[in-house]
Amino acid sequence: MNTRICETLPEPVVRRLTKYLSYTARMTEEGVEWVSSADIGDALGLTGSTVRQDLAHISAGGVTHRGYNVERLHKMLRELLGADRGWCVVIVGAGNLGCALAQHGDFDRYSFKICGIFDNDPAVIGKKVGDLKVAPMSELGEAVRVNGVEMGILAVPCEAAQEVTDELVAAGIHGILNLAYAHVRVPEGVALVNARILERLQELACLLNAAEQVEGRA
Amino acid sequence: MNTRICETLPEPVVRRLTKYLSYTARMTEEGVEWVSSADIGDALGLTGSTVRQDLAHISAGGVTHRGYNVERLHKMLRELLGADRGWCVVIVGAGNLGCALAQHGDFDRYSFKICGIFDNDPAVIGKKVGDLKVAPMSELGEAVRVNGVEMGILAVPCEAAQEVTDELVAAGIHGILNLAYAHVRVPEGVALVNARILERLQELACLLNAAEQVEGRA
DNA sequence: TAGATTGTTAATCGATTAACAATC
DNA sequence: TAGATTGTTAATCGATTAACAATC
Repeated sequence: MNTRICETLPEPVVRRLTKYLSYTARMTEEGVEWVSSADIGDALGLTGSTVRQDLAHISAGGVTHRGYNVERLHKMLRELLGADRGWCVVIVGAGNLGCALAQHGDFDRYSFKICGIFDNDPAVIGKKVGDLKVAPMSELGEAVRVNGVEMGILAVPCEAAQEVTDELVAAGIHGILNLAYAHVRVPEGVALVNARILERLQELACLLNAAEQVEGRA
Repeated sequence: MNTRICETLPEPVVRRLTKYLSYTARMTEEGVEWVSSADIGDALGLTGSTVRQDLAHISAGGVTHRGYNVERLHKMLRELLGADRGWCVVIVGAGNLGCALAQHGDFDRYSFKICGIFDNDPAVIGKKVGDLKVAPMSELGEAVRVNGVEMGILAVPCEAAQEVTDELVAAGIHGILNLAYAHVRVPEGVALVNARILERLQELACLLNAAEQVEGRA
């Protein structure tokens, strides 16, 4: 029923829901019981109106005069965003970034379990990364099948991005998080989300370029 | 003149410009001389119309019947997105992620020079990270002043995110790339761009939840 | 109760797409 | 030349914001 909703949720809404999740996590820790749409908006730089519409999308069940129950809202968001069901994830690319993510505690905390890291460079195969050992790409398919892996994180150089994507798809993965500095294509039925740090840094550079120009004129 | 433009560029346009930059980089390598808006759109999953409007924003100077000159376009995008001027960047947080980014070759290639990595944990201060050594937070201000640092990358646990942001601002930084799993506030005049991997992974989880539901019904 | 806050509808705003004259 | 491709204008689409009746 929840997921029925997610299916038709516009992307901007999904993005904000992830922010509501971390907000409600913090409020839960702080022991806050109720928050209003205005509280959430203030904390995250949104209007209360936007927050209410987003939460109406998922039938969050706000209460007139009190707002939203933090615990209940947090639970709904966890369910919707898969933070409570234990996802099995593989990382492809055992470079600096891939290895760092494999050891990053936050994933585990939000129920994304890194259950394998792969590379095709003989120099790194067999290397220990936290509790894992870098495995050769040839073992990807079996690992996915045996562990029921649904997601793959792509952390390879851009030249290899499309090829490795195809291998992930062939291995039976359902969704890919692309960290590589390249646009990759996936077939119908495979989900793709991009998260490229360099691109965001370039965005920042563009903003600063602009800001400097304004100063220059002032 | 270029930057005059950037100042008023809508965010979705800036995001796509970063994609055009990596596309033109690849085409340059491949020795392609001209590309049409349709070529670019096909490669990146956009309509030619969107591409033409974006490029008109920056007066890319397309040529009727031939399209855009790859070399010229690439140069314009490099300028606009700051890939040709040598930015000095500091990283705050010498955990797995911060250290991985400090050693990530792609930044250097696109002229973001990591010129310092900071942390306040005595256990990591002094640790070698590539060519750098982890410095204590107390040295941040001086490093920013001496090196003319404009950007900071925030790679700390979410509890520390706001505090460290304030320290970066106090140190005189102009723009922040936030990798921490928390919403941070910056004062007027400081640019902020978010790049949170965990959030994107949650987005992917939401998509997969939805896809499974569809399958379940089919 | 009165005041506060929701959910929802309508209005606004902005982004994307379509269409096409200009033109090399 | 004819066909291809731009830049730009107009049309569509979607997302955000404002407004307000319902209500605890």
